[in-house]
Amino acid sequence: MSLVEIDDIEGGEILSLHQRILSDIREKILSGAWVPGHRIPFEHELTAQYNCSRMTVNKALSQLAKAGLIERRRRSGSFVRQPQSQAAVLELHDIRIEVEALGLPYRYERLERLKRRSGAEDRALLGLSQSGPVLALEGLHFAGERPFALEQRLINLSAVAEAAEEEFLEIAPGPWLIGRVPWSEAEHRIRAMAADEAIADALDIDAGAPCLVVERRTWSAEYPVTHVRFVYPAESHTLVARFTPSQG
Amino acid sequence: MSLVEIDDIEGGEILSLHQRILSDIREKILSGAWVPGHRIPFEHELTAQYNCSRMTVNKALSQLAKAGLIERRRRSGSFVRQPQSQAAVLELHDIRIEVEALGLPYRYERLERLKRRSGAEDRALLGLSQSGPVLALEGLHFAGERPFALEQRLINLSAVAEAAEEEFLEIAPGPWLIGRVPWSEAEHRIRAMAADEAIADALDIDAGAPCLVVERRTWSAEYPVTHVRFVYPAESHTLVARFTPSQG
DNA sequence: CGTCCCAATATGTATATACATAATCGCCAT
DNA sequence: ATGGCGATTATGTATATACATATTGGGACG
Repeated sequence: MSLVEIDDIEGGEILSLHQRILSDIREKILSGAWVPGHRIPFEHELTAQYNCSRMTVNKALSQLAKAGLIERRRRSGSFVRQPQSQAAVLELHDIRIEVEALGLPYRYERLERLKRRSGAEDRALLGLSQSGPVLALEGLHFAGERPFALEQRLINLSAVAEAAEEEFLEIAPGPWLIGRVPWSEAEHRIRAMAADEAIADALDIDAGAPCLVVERRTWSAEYPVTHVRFVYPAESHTLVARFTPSQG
Repeated sequence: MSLVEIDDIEGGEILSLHQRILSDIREKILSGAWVPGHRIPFEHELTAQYNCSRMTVNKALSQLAKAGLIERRRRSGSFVRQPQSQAAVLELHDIRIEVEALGLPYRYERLERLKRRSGAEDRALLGLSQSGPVLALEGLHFAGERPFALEQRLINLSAVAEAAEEEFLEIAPGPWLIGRVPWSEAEHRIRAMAADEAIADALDIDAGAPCLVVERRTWSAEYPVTHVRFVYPAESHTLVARFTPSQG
């Protein structure tokens, strides 16, 4: 097929079909229309949409996968990945210490506690390959009377069986875990997010207000232990990291 | 064809033909066996050599071309390119690298450049105790056609006098500084923020949309060098930090 | 002798097809 | 409920084929 025929009349650039598919999908992802985790159309759907062969679609998707924008899973489809980049070291932060450093009384309050078999989302967050029992916790950290941070946590009960017996009513799971499970590796993800209804309600802020989200995954000798997401109202929190260059 | 059949018996890894062609040629180029300017075998020659179809060879060569290792000329053949001169840069948060890791073309564009004596706010940001000349820069980092990050920077001209002569029209000040000023210490501040009118306009997002803000202050042997603030649209960016505890 | 045009050639893009591989779903027996 | 197993499905890789496009080289012709 001629490239000229592909060019639409409204002043678009001359693009090969392959490039057009590529840039269409990139645009969707970078604009946020397709958020991370979103399943993009199957190859056969794109084949129909662009009226081309599967090979052409496949080439475009393979390229996006290589660039790290999407992740492809057989039998499941292709999914938008979290954008990634490296930053320097951060401290593992303990919220109680942060709050007390502000001279405010600290309090933890459990909102929810649920024991279940891990679903696909749980496994993705924890980095588990097989299904197993997990504990899902949600709680609020208070500084004085004001909510300081919302915590959403998953605990891998295969790695920390004793957690199943704990209620975590007023004891935050973070310190509890640190005392029992030595961690060998951790990963932080930090991003900004608009508060949805549920989060706004819990933190007593307006829906749509900007929040800082810190997610941490922790391993103990190859075993995923826990995944936790802290959501801070933007005004309440700044992460600080200070460092000197390593020999590069 | 099965992948196992391709695997040769002498303990090689299991590679697809496509990957094997790729790594063979890469090896030749990186080892210097094929110097820049050298014409690599025609597709039909590689087709014969690897006993595969032209499509497979073409896919491998296209990939090498996209990676910038070779240059392809119709009717003439494919040639080894001059090594792209990427100095390694340190792991500190280089936006060009982040963008290129996404497989997108990178571009920097200056918005504003202003030389002035530092006011109170400038001194606070830089950590200066006395007034002196500073250079205030604002620019946009693009990923393809889309703004990826807004950069607002102050450079302490007492520490980096040569910066006063530089226009920074298409050269981002970050890499420029790294090449000239050795830094001994840095501090990051990370927070979330709602985009105000000016930021929303520059980044082509809605006012009030959540943004991730990364501020960095850098010192070179006690002298404040620069303060920079990167503003990312929330969807476009997640900071990732992976680490192990310092002492077992 | 120079110019124009055509044939040859190497790459660029796309199709239809085939089979391999991995993951999941649902059925079935326990 | 639970675990195993086969069918189904989406992706991964490769082939043969076709035609488009850019560039070069050589021949026809003024």
